[in-house]
Amino acid sequence: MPELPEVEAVVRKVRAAATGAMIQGVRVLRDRATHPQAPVVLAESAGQRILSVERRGKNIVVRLTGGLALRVHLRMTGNLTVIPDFRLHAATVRVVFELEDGRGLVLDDARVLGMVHLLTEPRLQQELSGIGVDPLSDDFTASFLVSATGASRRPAKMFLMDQHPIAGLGNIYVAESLFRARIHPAHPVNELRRPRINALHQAIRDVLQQALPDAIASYEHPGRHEGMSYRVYDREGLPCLTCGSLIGRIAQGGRSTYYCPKCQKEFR
DNA sequence: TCGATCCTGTAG
DNA sequence: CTACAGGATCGA
Repeated sequence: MPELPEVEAVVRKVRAAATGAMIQGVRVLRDRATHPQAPVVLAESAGQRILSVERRGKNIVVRLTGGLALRVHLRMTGNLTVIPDFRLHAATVRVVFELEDGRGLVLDDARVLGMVHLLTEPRLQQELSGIGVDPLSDDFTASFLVSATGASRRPAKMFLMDQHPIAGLGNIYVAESLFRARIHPAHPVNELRRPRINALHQAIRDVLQQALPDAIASYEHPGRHEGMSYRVYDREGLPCLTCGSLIGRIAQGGRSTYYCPKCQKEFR
């Protein structure tokens, strides 16, 4: 589920539900979910109160009293939610923070690729130091993109997937952004000229901003809602919504990239 | 910079 | 059964 809009939706929901809550105890049901940290480390969060919930790229930071913080990453299938009764949780829940009022803050993750760590403030800063600019922040400008791409010959898709320069994009929204900017996913970023950079910058903002309300809605009303549909992502073999050509799929870094072979030429 | 790897679930 | 999945890290 989680790219920037989905993580933002999770953060807003957990923030509203759990800020101020007291953690009474912790249960790690699957050790892998705290790896490489020992599960017992999380026990130190017992007796602490939740001060705030924030997003840094695709990371979730839950600040606690006592100078501590939880760093949560959802990876592919994770979800962080507050449930009414910490004793009644889904089978795929990996970590349970038992709240004083009986509710539970839980990491639910079928694939167990997600993780939660308990860190001191300095350690947290250290771990998040490499995280790039948030594409919805004011710091994300076309000029920033120019300097960030710099002399890198990396394919556009790879550059956008890398969380160091820009933090929060993933496989879906990278595909959507490149499609809107009409940039071929394999095109080296250092060859993009200012008009393409401008288009890419705008495309990223548009794609994320349009996805956010949908993400919030689907977390607000779980259950009935058809899956989101995209302009290119997961549309291999279907007609391009712009030109009618068949959407193609290539592999980059072991992941699928969807694109329109006609709209997204080797563009400068 | 690429490929393997961490896991489990689901679709074909 | 195989292929693939909205992510990231690690070692070669």
